[in-house]
Amino acid sequence: LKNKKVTLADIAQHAGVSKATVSFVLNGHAEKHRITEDTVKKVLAVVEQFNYKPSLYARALKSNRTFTVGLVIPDLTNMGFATTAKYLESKCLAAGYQLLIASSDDDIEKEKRAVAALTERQVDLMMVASAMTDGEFYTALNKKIPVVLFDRYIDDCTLPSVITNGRSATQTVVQKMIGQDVQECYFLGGQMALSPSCDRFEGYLAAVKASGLEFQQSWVLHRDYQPETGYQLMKQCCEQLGRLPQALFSASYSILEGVLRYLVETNQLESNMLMATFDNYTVLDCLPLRVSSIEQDCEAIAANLFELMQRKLSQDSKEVEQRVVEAKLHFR
Amino acid sequence: LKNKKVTLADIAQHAGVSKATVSFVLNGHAEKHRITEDTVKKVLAVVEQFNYKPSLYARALKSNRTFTVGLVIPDLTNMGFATTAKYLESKCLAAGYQLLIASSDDDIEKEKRAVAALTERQVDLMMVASAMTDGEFYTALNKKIPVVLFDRYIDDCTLPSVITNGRSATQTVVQKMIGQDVQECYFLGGQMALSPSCDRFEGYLAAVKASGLEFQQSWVLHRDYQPETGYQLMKQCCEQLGRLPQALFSASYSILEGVLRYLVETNQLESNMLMATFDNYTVLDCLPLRVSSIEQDCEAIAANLFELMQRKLSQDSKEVEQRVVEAKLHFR
DNA sequence: ATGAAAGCGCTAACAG
DNA sequence: CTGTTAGCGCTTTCAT
Repeated sequence: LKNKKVTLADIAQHAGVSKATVSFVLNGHAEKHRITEDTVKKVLAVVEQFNYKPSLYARALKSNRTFTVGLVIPDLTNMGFATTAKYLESKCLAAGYQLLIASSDDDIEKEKRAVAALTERQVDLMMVASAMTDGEFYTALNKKIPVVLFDRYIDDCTLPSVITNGRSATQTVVQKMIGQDVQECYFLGGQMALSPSCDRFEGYLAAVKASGLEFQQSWVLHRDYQPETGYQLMKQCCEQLGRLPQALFSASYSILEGVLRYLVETNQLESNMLMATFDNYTVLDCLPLRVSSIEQDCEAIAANLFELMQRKLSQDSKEVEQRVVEAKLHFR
Repeated sequence: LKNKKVTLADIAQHAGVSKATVSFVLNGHAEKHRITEDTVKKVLAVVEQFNYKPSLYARALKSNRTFTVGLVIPDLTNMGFATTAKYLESKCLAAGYQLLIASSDDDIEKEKRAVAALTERQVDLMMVASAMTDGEFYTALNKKIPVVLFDRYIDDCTLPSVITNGRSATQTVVQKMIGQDVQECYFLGGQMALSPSCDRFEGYLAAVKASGLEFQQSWVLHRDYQPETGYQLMKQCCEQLGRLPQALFSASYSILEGVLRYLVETNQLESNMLMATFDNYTVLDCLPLRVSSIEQDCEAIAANLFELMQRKLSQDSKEVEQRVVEAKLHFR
């Protein structure tokens, strides 16, 4: 570690060649310019010796590529998004990209601000789990830089995307839970404006119908994804029935937490209510009751996002791929 | 959104002034250069009209400031780090900084690679929750760019830092748990090489001694922070005793998960064993047993980190501040 | 009070 | 095969 930063010019001088030659060698254009093997070796040796790292900022200024990608997510403390971010970060690092993460809190204004900040940083590509219900914004953005959506889809939006098969996964799990001898099955959920919520609800509905139950609108309770809401909805459900429901699907782990707290407080944790939830946490293996769960395959989501990203960044392929990742089901 | 990027030169031309003038106005040096109020207004109007955003890359190239800060953490999926990152990100955004997050998995080689990647990106400052036991590396790095350590401290390392009072918090909670009528108290922990582990152990030890118990080495079981390890250690503990321990402190939530699974499997969840753990999760309110917990104040940690960061970035203050953040205790 | 001009470190025509 | 050169968009000194 020297005091002064070594530059391309230093390397060129010490290798006894011109800056262009060094640049070509370093960017893999040696072949194309028929640089002698000797020269290449000499340059690389000097680069090595000085532990030279080209300035990404100078490069970006000239070439308009920053080797930077944006990731906009609702919440970094949500396990699913954190996991996806982690896998992505690791893949990006290996590929020489830096991931710039920004949170939106599922607030459209904050989301726009986050996107603006990342755009100002000239990210080469933007990955977004958006709370928007209209594709216009990102379709426009996509004209300037490639956009890849994930986790949420936006109706009528033809951008590349990666999402989980929330609908069919939910249907499978709920259907299995209902089995034969259940006459009712409640649904506790969050904001229905978000596409994953709809998917989960549709899956639940399909399961209810496929099981031959006569669906009741009163089985569906929803507001947002706060644990406190889960508690309230569960309370409401029980008061409405005068007892626990026979079966219950919770649309997220946070809601389940509220449900559990209600059960603990009313001392009904040992009941034989059937339960299933979206999201999977280790602690579900540590509870006295069995709760089946649906785990998003974040590693696969990250892998798919990364692949789409690579593709968009190398060839400017016009093709729009929309990928669906299978969730992992845990029957308990 | 135009097709071509607008530059300083465009603004200058349209405002009928020179690039320098625009630059001065935009950087708040208008006063210093006695630019007419009229000129300032005219420039700002044009900037507004064209929605001009200066290129951070060009600026960085010239000024060697990237308005970027690095955050190296062990694991983005660890709730504490995710929470800290989230608060930091939000503060940085508001201050015009971009947070670059990198994970180390508590692997020293990966940590070095992460730091190298961020250094190459010319971050203006580096914040690190390091797994290293030697301060040399970061002391050296600090000669090039300011370093702020957090969550972990490194012996004999005089860099600015922010940590939680894990020792005293643990002592308080364990002491309260032990109360009067307990003859033993186990400690289940992870890698003792990490400073938080030591803190927690020391706090536990102090509590045991302060409670007048005769400390037994056999009460201490530790390996790493995997839930599976928690299960194994708990099993070992019970087999060793032939029964559940009277009291137990778990050094992390992940270990607690293992403990809970053991209790569920052996059908002892309803026992009256006393328990406390480091880390606080909502689900602790939803369990049939009472587990006291210690919650890191991630918001305060982030706020302190941000403050130290601001300070280092504005005046190059030589002063080294080491801050301690109080944990929040949850008695259950 | 404002402008001209010299780079920051790199890329990629274009010459030779 | 290799070197020369003209910028990328901005900051800042120095002149006016």
